Amino acid sequence: MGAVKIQDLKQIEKVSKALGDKHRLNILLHLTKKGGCAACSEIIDIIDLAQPSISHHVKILTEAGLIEAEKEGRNLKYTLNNNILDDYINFLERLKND
Amino acid sequence: MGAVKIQDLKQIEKVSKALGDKHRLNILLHLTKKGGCAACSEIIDIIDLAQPSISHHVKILTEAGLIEAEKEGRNLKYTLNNNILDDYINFLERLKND
DNA sequence: TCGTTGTTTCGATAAGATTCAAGACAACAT
DNA sequence: ATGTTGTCTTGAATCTTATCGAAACAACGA
Repeated sequence: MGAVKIQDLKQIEKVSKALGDKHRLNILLHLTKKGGCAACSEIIDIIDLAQPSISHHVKILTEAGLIEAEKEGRNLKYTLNNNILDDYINFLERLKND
Repeated sequence: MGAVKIQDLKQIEKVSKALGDKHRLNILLHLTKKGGCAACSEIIDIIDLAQPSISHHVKILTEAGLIEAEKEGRNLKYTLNNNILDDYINFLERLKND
C-alpha cells in the first residue's frame, strides 16, 4: 500500500488513454482471442480503418507498453504485455477503499 | 469468461477515458485518501484549476460511474464507486491471456 | 535491379477535450 | 427580502487527437 509516485501517475494516465478508444480496445481483444499475439496484417482485416490509422493506434498501444512488437520472419508480430496490465490493475485495486 | 458485448465496450471506453487525465486521477486518489468520499470544496483546494474546470472533471467521473454525488447537509459529497472499478478490473483480467 | 508486400512518416483537415470568465441557480443566514 | 456561499452551465478560445491520402522506407523474391 505504498504512496503513488508522479512517474507512476504519468504511466497510468498513458495506459488509460491508450485504453480509451474503441478501435484500440478491439485490437487488444483480438490479440487476446488469438492467444496473445497477432500479425499486423490481421488487424487490418478486423478493423475498418485505413492502414495509417491502424499504425497510429498500434503505436499508441506500444508506447503505453500494452503491446510489444517483434519480428516474425518478414512480418511484425504483436504480443500483449501482461506485466503492464498487472501494474495497472494493481493501481486500480489501490484506488478502491475496503 | 463470457464474450464482451458492445455495450460493455462502450462503458469500458468511457471509464478508460475518465481515467486518462492527471487531474481526474488526482481527484480519485484524494477520495481514496479520505476514505472514499470528500466534499467538492475540498477538491478545489488540492487541484490547481478554476472551479468550472473541476466541475467538468467531476462530471466526467460521474458519467463514467466512477464516483457518485449525494447531498450532505448543504454541500455535495462525492463517493468512490467500487463496483464500477471491479467491473473494469474484471474486463482487464479477461484481457490477459494466461 | 525491379517490383511486390507490409509498415511508418508527413501534411492537412476534421473532430473532441480542456480551460476559464461570466452568468445562473440553489440553499441557507441575517 | 438581501446577501453569501457553494456549485453548475454556457460560450468561446485553445490544445490535442483521429483520420486518411500520398510519399517514403524496408525486406524479400523474381
